[in-house]
Amino acid sequence: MKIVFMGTPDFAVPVLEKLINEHEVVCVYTRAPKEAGRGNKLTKTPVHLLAEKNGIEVRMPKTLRNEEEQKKFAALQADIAVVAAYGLILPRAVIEAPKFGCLNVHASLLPRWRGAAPIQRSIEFGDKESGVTIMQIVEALDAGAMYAKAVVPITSETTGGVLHDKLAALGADLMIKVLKDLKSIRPEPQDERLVSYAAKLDKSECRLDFSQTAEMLERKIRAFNPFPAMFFEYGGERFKVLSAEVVDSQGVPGEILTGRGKLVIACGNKALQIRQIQRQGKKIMTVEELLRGFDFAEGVRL
RNA sequence: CGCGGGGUAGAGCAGCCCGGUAGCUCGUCAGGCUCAUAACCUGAAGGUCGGAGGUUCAAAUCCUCCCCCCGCAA
Repeated sequence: MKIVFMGTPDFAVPVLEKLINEHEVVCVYTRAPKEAGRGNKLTKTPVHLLAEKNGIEVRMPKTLRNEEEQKKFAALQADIAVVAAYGLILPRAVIEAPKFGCLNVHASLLPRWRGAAPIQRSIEFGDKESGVTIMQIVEALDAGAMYAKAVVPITSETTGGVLHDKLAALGADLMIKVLKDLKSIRPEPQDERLVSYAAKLDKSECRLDFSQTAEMLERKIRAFNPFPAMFFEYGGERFKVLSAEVVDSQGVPGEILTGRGKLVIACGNKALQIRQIQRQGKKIMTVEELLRGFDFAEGVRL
């Protein structure tokens, strides 16, 4: 099949890889390189780099809302468009241009967690399972009929990063399968009563608020590992917390209960024992490592 | 030229501003104590202080350039 691929971040890379291996990818749409990272260097998107490596034409329109871009898209005469975390809204003219329309891979078990950050939200809110859904793209956000789903359990050790990678790989496999069986699958509409939305991640929710329960904070820490990472401040420095466990100690919320040998901080109920930590400017390390050369004063409130 | 922190023994850090014998916590090794231990005591090994130049009687420390790691902001 002649396929147009539209995607941007790492999550979209495994899908594109599989498509390149098994189908004819005639063109790749992605976001334009942007200033990113230290020095604000122009950085191409992961999808852009992969497409370039394979000699595929890369297009990066600012919007698809004008007729000229829509004509250029239609001129590709694709059988189908595969979309994975592209970052642009597709107008009707684009959705309807390919012979079989547009398929999207979404990192949740729809209709739960439509929207921007399904992976992190599913962990944050204590879901027992997550997964990927292949669906038809329609004009409403993540609301199209579903072709296939694959489920992944969420355990007490599942981090956002791990789940992201699993779902990306799983989504790629599932997309290939759906393309193979496209004509025989009857897509199933989403049950609107079960819809929930995954708000995009915001830096302001990354500061550890120790008045919340230890369980809630532990899930956030796990969901936001490795990115954007929960943190607290101590001595004017920022400490990212990558991993922690709930322990039974009690204290004033935010109080450092133990600062030697291990790091235990009181929460709204119970307490958190920090496992992995990153001092600003330093690498991620275990708390034990950090505490060999750094002291947290017990009794201080964070 | 977006802002900033860092590279010192196997690990984590201090020392740098105000040049003058390389320190701390832990680990390792040996011995001791102990019913025993991640405990305690004694002792030991382990470092071209990221690299290259420069200044100086003398550089981890001051100056220049380079390499590598990370935080913030986007």
